[in-house]
Amino acid sequence: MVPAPFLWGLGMPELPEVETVMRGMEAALCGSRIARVDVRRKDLRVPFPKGLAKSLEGRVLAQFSRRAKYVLARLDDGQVLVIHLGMSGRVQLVASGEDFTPGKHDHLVVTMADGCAFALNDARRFGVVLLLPGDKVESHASFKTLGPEPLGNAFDAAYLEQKLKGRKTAVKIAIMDQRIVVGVGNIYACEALYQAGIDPRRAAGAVTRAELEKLVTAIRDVLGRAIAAGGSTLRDYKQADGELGYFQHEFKVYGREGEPCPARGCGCKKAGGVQRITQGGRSTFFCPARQR
DNA sequence: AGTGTCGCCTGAATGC
DNA sequence: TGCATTCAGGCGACAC
Repeated sequence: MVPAPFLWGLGMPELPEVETVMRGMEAALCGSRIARVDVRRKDLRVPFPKGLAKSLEGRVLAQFSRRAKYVLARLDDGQVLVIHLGMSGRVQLVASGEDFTPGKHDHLVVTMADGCAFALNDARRFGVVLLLPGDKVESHASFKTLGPEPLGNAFDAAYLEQKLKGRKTAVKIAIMDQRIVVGVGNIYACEALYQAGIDPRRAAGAVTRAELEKLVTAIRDVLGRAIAAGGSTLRDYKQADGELGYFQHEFKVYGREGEPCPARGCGCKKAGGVQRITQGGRSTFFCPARQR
């Protein structure tokens, strides 16, 4: 039994955080029957599905999975509850018998027949909730354009080389493009490019095959280590308050403007440390000495 | 088709 | 102290 209240996703929900949330929900909720659904406002970024509560009540949460940054919960009637956490979304678990009073941003509260519950909390309401027939998920507008999973076999340097060929857009913008590869948000794009030693401003099509090999390895490594950090916290859920996002302590460049990068004796130290620039309206952090 | 910009949203941090 | 401004960013819409 997971103690309550237990809050997942205190960092910005990128792929590792979404994977951790999904695993946590799976562990606590899979196989449970939904007894009651409280839809506490009409929309997040888009309206909640019509008749959401009626469609969910009485159904069993049969199977959990993740696609890109979406949590997918398959119901026993074949429908799929889709949850996207946007920028500020969290999932709070409430154990059976535990008191829970929904707060200001608890927009959806789902209570199980056994008395446990989960709440979707999203202050900025950039999140999305969908309810789709199981055979319509892949063809839905939010899914049909998605590229391969970064941790899957379809994502490799040969694939990336083909997708980036001739592209003038900055390589950092390109790897954040969900049509090219999913799940790489601003933080992990910065970290992966640092690890691969690639300047985020480079034209995507001008990055060499050898560099793309490094980049693919770096993306997989950074995401994998972040998932492991969340997972280890999850396994040790009795500790502290369940706060995730410990991986933030391993950020090498993200949020570290002006600090020297962690590489010993790096030339960036004398040159003002990690630089912050804006690309596509988002902050990019990089080491001007190690990323070329 | 590729590329760039904007708006959604509100809490936290900063500025005056 | 308090009010105003800026910043954070995933994603879709839109313009060129």
